[in-house]
Amino acid sequence: MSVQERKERERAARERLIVATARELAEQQGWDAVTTRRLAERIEYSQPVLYSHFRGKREIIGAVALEGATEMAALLRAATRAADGPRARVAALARAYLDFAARNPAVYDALFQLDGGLAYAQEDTPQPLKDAFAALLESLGEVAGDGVDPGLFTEVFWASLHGLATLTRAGRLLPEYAEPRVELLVDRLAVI
Amino acid sequence: MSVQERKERERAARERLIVATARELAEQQGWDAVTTRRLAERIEYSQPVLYSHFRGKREIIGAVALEGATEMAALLRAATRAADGPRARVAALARAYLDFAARNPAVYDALFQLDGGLAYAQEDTPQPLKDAFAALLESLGEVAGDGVDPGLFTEVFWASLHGLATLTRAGRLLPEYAEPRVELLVDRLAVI
DNA sequence: GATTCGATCCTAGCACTGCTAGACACCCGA
DNA sequence: TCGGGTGTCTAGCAGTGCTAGGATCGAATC
Repeated sequence: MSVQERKERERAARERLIVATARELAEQQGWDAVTTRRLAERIEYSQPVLYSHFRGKREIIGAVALEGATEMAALLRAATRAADGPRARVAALARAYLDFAARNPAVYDALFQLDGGLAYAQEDTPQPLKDAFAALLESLGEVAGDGVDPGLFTEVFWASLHGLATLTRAGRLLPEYAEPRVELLVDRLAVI
Repeated sequence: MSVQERKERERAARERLIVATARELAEQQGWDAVTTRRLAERIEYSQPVLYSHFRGKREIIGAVALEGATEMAALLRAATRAADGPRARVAALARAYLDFAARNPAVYDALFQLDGGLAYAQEDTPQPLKDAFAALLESLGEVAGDGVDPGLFTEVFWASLHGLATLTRAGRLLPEYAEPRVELLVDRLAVI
């Protein structure tokens, strides 16, 4: 038994190595540079090994996305915990979200831009994704306003953040407006 | 002279054919299906012909994007013209924008999701792009509110629309909330 | 401790991608 | 009618994701 357990441990370790390496490579040189050959070379195994862990490149992206979702949820909760009052919590949430997107562009892409083969807003949505949305809902629900569904409000606020995150990174918005944009969004959308 | 003019006319026609075919193919089967081989086959020329018109695939995407920007600007202006009052104009604008994104997903991708090699929010930004932003600015500027820069407000409102458009199409938002999301966004962001 | 057998991994290759060099053919102007 | 130049195509390069098949290594058995 012990031998098999060791093998399973090693296998799990290698799987983590693949995901971590893919993420690192993507952050360094973009997802286009994450080819199966380069990835295999970096983990010092041959290509087919990747396919014994994942169905294909898409599933590797999905794995990075799930890892990112867990991190993001934790960061959002930490940011809101450190803030006092609904207004401050929402502002902290917004900044933490945009900060995460800016610091981890490849992970953000894996989550929301690329096809990682994950289901969203459905029954079979993976737990980390549900939890990340829950982290948003926790702080945003309290400022949705009377008669407005918290889920609906969260979707709208999230979409706005997502738009800001992606358009900012694509260089489609003026850099000097970054902070006022957040202020405006929070002031207008949230009902304090 | 006449011969050369005819040749230039034919060349221009073929260029339009390339862009139209690329767009059609992208709308039918997604941008992944728009390969240089397939595109060449559809226009009944060989691959290298594409490269006598465009530097590469990226420039073809860019051409589709510019065409889309012009259309979008016209649609947005038509929608706002038909509405009475600032509130109705903004709501019409939002619906027209999301409608365009939903009806022309490939064009929308070319504009805001893919790399078409175009400059944004800069000096050398192509006119159609500047004009599309101007179309947004025209209706949104009047509801920015006192002391709020119209450009800043437009960026935020646009980002929200963009977020809704992309997340909706990626199946990341609940379909049944589509209309209330727009209502909420307009009610909260716009100062009427 | 030798041997068999199965899991594990790698080499090689497929069909495809964007892009390009060089040969060919055709058409215009003389 | 003929030469020259423009325009187009064939063929090929390096790279992509993915996979079939054989080789190798190590664990369990006799």
